[in-house]
Amino acid sequence: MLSTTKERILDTAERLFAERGYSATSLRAIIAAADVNLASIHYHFDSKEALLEAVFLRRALPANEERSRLLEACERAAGDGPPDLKKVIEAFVMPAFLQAKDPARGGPVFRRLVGRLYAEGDLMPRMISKHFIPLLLRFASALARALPDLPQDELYWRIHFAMGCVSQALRGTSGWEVFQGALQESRDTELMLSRLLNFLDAAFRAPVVHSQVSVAVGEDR
Amino acid sequence: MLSTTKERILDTAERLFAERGYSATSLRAIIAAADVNLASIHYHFDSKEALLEAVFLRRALPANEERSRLLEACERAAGDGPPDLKKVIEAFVMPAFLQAKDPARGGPVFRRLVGRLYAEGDLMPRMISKHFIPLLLRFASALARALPDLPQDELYWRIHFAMGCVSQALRGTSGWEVFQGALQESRDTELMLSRLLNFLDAAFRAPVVHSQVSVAVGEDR
DNA sequence: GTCTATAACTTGATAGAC
DNA sequence: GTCTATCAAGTTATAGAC
Repeated sequence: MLSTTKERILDTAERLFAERGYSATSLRAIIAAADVNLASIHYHFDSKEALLEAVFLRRALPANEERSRLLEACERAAGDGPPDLKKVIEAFVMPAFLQAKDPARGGPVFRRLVGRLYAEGDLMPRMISKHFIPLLLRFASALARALPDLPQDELYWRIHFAMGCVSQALRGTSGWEVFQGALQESRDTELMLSRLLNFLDAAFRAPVVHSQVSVAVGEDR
Repeated sequence: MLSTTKERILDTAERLFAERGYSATSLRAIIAAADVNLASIHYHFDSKEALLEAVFLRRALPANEERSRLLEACERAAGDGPPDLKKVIEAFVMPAFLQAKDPARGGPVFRRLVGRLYAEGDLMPRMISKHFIPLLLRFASALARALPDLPQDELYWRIHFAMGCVSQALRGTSGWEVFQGALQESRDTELMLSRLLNFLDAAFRAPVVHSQVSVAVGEDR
């Protein structure tokens, strides 16, 4: 056994949290899968919630540093002009997918965890507000410069929608077997990323026209 | 007390599942908030999971019927030609938001529940495959006709991404207080819907160009 | 239909020996 | 650092009186 107890706990917790969610994963399920003692979890990480935070930060902090570096490169390349929209989006999205291709950084497991945490409890928002929001604001600012004609509230809504796309892309295609072989996430990470960037680039550039919503679905039901 | 026990259980479970998630919500939390007896849950709904299904189907079935009707109206209006893309998207998205504005149909609560269930466990996928997939395939077919030049696998990926947007929009903006007042979901449901439709319309129409992903982030780390 | 009582089990956490 | 043993509380579910 090459890995330490602490690492085995982190790896196993990451996997199970990603597969089943935080609440649905008991510490006992983790110790069974990791083949460690129950008390060792409380020794290395005080509580279940602290374990989740450790699991999360282990991957998220390096990824955010990478995002930060890529964003700086975008801005340097643009000089005084507005940065390139697609490059900015890419700087945000890429690290998660690069990570997903690298077994040493959790492979596709962590990616799914993030997608899941997004919708579960308020755990994610709390961690986000500590480690994620400053970076997000920097990206928002870069996007605003890349799209100088877009009103601010419209931009913020689009960022909100876009985060949903990214989260969905991260979560993966499990449960979408409807579309048979068409969605193959195992191979072709680059192609998927390229599709996502196209999709978001066009979406952010959408004209701002607020026609009346047209439906007359009427009545009640 | 105007509502029946059964209805009170459904309403309360809907709210708590939406707020805390399925796993994190105990039956005892529900009975306490609904002021009913624990056994009554098992009398009216056999199990916790069956309760979730009842909560879900109560709103989802009518919404899906509405989607179906709206889609038919799109197709009738188009005659033999391709249906209007934005109208098709609207037919899919609208019912959830109309529902969210109508207290009698759960108001914004159910909307949030759907957004959340998406990422939690495999509960949603299982229910989807029973009640949602046939409808989804009909929409996919309508989208394919609205975008005749789009390759099928590209279309499926875009649907996948778009579901993420919709899910995020449904989930609401809680946790996004970063953007201060700019995202106000309480009022202006129509405006938000209009923004979402613009966003998705442009995204679905994005040109299909698969440039090499440009980054050279290199090395390892 | 609604209640009490309780069975049968799982949960996160801790004390204390080694 | 790692273990066993155990606590106190919480969990879903059910039996049976009314």
